[in-house]
Amino acid sequence: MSQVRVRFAPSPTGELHLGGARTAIYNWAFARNNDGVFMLRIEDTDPERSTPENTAQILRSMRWLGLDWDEGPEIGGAFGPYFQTERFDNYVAALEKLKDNGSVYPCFCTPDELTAKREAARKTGGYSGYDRTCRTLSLEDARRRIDAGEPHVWRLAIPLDQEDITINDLVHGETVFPLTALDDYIVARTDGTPTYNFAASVDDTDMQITHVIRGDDHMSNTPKQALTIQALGAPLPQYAHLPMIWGPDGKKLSKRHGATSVEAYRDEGIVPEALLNYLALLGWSLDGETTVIDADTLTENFSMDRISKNPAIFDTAKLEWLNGVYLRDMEPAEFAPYMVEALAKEGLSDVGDYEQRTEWFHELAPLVNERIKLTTEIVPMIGFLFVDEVQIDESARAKVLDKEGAREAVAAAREALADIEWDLPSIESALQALPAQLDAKPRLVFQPLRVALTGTTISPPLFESMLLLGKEKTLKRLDATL
RNA sequence: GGCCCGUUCGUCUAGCGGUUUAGGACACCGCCCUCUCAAGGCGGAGGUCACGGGUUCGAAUCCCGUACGGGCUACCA
Repeated sequence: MSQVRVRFAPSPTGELHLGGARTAIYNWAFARNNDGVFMLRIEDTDPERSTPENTAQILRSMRWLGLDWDEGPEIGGAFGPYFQTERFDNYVAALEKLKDNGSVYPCFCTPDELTAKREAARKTGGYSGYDRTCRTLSLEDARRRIDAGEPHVWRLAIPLDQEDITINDLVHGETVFPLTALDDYIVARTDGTPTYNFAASVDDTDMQITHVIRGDDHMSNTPKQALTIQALGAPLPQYAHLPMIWGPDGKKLSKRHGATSVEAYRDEGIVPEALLNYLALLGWSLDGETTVIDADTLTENFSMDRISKNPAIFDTAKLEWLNGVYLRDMEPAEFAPYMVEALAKEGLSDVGDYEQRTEWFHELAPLVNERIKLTTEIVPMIGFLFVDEVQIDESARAKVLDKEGAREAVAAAREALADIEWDLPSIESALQALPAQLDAKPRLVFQPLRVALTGTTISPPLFESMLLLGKEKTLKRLDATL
């Protein structure tokens, strides 16, 4: 068995979205599982919509997810170039080959004529592709018209002596396509540029791709490409078509559903391990039980026969739950950079600060990572530690500080804390005595303190928060509310 | 219109003819823990396996049909 070679072939007409990311993940996991080659190929033949910015964004997203490619942009490889716009020589050569062996024919029908024919046929109910007018042209006629400079495209001549073509799809199983329903599709446009189906066929052949793993939406393209590859005299790759990912309403994922790109999720506080995990399990399963899976386990166990056939609805709630799992699982040193980044964005801290009091940050980390699901929740949770004076939230003030007994609790705490050593056991024993002393429920004593110190009703544990805030600021804030 | 694909709790899925009173996870509800919020523990509700026929002693699992959803049907990718 020759080496497995797969490709992820995005079109840089937009950002890397969730569907593309999952396709990339499956290609990558399959390659890694088989000690094969994972290639990245940029399909930028549409000059109108392709941009270098999109390409850069796609590469960035891939790296962020941890999907390293063995051949492709920025690293090269033996089968390059990896941008379709740089592979025109290959398409020309392939077209020449097909001309030589009679698999293609020139077509002089104009776009207007084609549209008219199509509409007429549709009206009477039975359109099934180009009517093959130019296919019957004699070689001499065609030659003469080409030499006369008449504009023409080249079309693939679908075999007429063959009933159908069977694709053994690794996800869907044997799929039979009747050839009568297949179009003599355009391979090269009037201007000589290749169309998508042709370019993809030529590239997959030239790059010796063994498995084409892509979205379901390409299923109908497969027979065309297979016929093209056969005409090229090359062996067919194996095909695996992945079901689509839908939005919450069961419709195609789009802007209407909010975030759809990988980077948008990053910006909303999702961690790469979580997105990789979630996407990997959206359409593939290890055993039906496993919901948390790391990249190594994924690549060690990935197999095509466990890819599901039906489309999946993207569920943000589950992604966020998973994200929380990964966040909670992080060691302080792993989580701290997320804190620093989030705080730095608000101008509350920076890397220098982190380097200066690493231990302090590492004590803080476990207090926050176990109570959030998104990294965007970091600042609201611990921002109070990084400001001189805290802004008391109005509803928290009304709900807690203005309640009966609140002032007394703050005053008692102020007094109890005034002369103690500033360590956790001391703070704890000083404050734990208060409820009994004031004859009040613990929460009625502690919530006012929380609001006074943090400005909100939600925060890391009180005693630890005080310890990390420092004695001076703690007492100052208690005084301020009194 | 033609061709192709899909259909198991709200969602992601397990299930490949009997071990299934259809299992797990998220979400939801209740209780416990508790200085808030989480996390955690325990428990609960939720599926006529799209529908209709067959095949079989026996079907979510195999076959056929129907319905619904989706894709392709461009000198887009």
